[in-house]
Amino acid sequence: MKFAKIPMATITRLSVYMRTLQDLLEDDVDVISSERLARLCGVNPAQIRKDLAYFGEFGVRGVGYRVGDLLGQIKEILGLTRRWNLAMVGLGNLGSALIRHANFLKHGYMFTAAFDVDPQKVGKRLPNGLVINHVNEIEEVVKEREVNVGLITTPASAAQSVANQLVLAGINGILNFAPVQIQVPDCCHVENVDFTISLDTIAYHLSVSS
Amino acid sequence: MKFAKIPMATITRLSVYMRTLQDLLEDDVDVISSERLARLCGVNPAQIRKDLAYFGEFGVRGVGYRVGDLLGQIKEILGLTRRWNLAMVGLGNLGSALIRHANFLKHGYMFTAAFDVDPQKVGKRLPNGLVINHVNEIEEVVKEREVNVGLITTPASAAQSVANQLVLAGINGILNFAPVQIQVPDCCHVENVDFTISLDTIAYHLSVSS
DNA sequence: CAAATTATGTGAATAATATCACATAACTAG
DNA sequence: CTAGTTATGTGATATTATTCACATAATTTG
Repeated sequence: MKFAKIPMATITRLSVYMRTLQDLLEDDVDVISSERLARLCGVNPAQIRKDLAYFGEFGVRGVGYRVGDLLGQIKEILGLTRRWNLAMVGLGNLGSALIRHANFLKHGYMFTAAFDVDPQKVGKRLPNGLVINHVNEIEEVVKEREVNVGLITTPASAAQSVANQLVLAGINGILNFAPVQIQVPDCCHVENVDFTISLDTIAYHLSVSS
Repeated sequence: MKFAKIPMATITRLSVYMRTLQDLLEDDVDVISSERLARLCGVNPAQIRKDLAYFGEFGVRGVGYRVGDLLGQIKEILGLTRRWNLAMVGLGNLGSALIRHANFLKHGYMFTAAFDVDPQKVGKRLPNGLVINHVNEIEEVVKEREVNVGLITTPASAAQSVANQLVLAGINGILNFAPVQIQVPDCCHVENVDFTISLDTIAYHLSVSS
């Protein structure tokens, strides 16, 4: 596929729309207007139409969007009609919790490797059946199991080194939970998940409004 | 304090600057230029200067910024010179992991309450000493312990109801980890942390570039 | 089958955000 | 104490993103 320049924000919203559509589908809603979907997603109705317009015409004028169809189209756009293999690096509290978190599976993501430095952990079997490998086996295991995305849940101090190894292993996508800015070549896309930033934002808002 | 209209994005970046400055301070760096700080934070140098300019003049022309001073100023701006009491609602894998995650404490945040619906969990003591209360005690406990921010790590289906109770208890800030858009009155500020969205974004980037 | 209704798709207008580029101020060295 | 150097602070500019407003197309009703 080839698309025009798509705003980054559009992509994140598509993901939100997708989830809401999934809920609607489960509730047997089969048609929805941009207005109603917008309310559910907390955005402007025109925003939804603009976002979708980057990729084509998916609605029916005077009617709305067929929930199932639109859901399928968005999955297609986001590349979620295939399986993506994930590797978790760092099996502390957070990593272990996330790997158990069922939410990932629902969307075609699958953990196929797990790494840690702790010799106590290496060799142990996780609840999902995965056996933990040592971090210095990243390159080998990632290639063998065709891992597409690496999740970093190590301490901040280890994150950059892990990222380097993932890149070396040919990985092009990293989801970084460590509270540092990691540096990678352009071929690799990094997304950061950082709750301390979100908490700080809340602290700021509470401070200024009181 | 009273500020002009500050871009939302500025606030999140201040949090990033703060963390980097903390690292620099630990490494005994005492002066840093916007250019070097920018490289470390992955932003444009002018961006940093603009962001700071909303709040005053913190640098020395021809020299740069004194790391310790700037760090203090940013903490002041974000409202992080005081303590913020947190309540965790939902003690499944994720909630339990987060509450153990030491990172929060480093920044003046403190868990002072924890809630769950599971009768098996209510009454149990967490590693940090907190005893889990039942969700329907939210209003009472939140007021008593002067909780400022609620963290929601329940399943999506329960998130809205929990949010309602938090708001009712007088809470003005919510950090929502549940993958739904929760609705709250304007007096309450909600930040969402959603890794499935980030993962979807990665999937999209991997799809279009191959 | 025409008129009324509804909700999409989209150009134009607006708003928000980021970057450039340079005048300004501090420091350094001769 | 003057000239040179450096890096801030900021108005002007460019870029990006959001919202408005309406023409357009599908559907329904009389």
